[in-house]
Amino acid sequence: MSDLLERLRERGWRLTAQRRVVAEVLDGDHVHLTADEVHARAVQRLPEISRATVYNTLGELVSLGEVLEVSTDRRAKRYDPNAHQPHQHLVCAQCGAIRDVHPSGNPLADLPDTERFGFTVSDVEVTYRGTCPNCASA
Amino acid sequence: MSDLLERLRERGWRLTAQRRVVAEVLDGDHVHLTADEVHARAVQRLPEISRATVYNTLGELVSLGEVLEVSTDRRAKRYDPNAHQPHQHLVCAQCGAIRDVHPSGNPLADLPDTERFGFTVSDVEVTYRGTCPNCASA
DNA sequence: ATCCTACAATGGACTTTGTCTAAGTCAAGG
DNA sequence: CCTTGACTTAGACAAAGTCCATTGTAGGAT
Repeated sequence: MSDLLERLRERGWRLTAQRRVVAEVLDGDHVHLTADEVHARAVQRLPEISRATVYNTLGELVSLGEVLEVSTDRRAKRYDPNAHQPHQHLVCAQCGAIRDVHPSGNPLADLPDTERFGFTVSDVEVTYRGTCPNCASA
Repeated sequence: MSDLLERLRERGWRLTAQRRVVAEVLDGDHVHLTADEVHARAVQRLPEISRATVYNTLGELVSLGEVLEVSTDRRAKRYDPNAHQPHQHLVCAQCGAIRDVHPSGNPLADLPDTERFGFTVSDVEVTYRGTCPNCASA
């Protein structure tokens, strides 16, 4: 986390209170907040922070490769700070809970050349869907 | 296609001009239109069709399992009429072109029990990203 | 320590995507 | 060919996100 701020400073990022707060809010495991959720939490620490700034900062963090944008949900994009370890997502279809997961094997290798239509394939995104233990017992 | 209309009638669907037009617009291979694109094309055949009807009809087709909703793009949902053959998607990061693809292997099987967090996993959605031949040569 | 200035933040208007509703229309069975 | 409940319509509304002109400030320069 402070590593993150360190790394960003080295890349010429101007360190403002707003950016620090956004970075802090995103810290943790299995964190997948929407922009609005990030904003709501940021406001608790820095009441005057604006929505536009949160969007800008998230966008910058994504461009810098420090945060991933995921669309596990069909509504808002979510922001995943776990950008340095490849992983996929497991989503509860009922409550929307999200966990980072690490499938065995490499799904990229599962796409035969005959199925590539001349594309240069560089990335694959996998979303598992199901029911979480909480929702199953309810 | 006319099979589709047939099947829907059998399920008690009232067959209106609007619904027929939406179904026609969705016909074909590698078709992945957004709701707005479906509306734009539907209007060419039936000028008075409203946006709400297109949304309603697409929603019904999805509920009936005749069309899939996919979010390969981070903006609008896309509608895929190829619902009866399991497949995944390959997307060009530049131009947004989408192809249906059939990876070997079963990605569901690649998620070990230890990575399931007690979830009952029922479905998996895979999106490959890359550059299409057109964009690569440009 | 203070000044400068380019970069960042603000808030409000705007856009896109999608949903809802009240009123009008029509497919299809009787 | 009448009736009726399902379907469609237009437009208001909502949620998520972008844009822009203005104001503020981090951090190097003095």
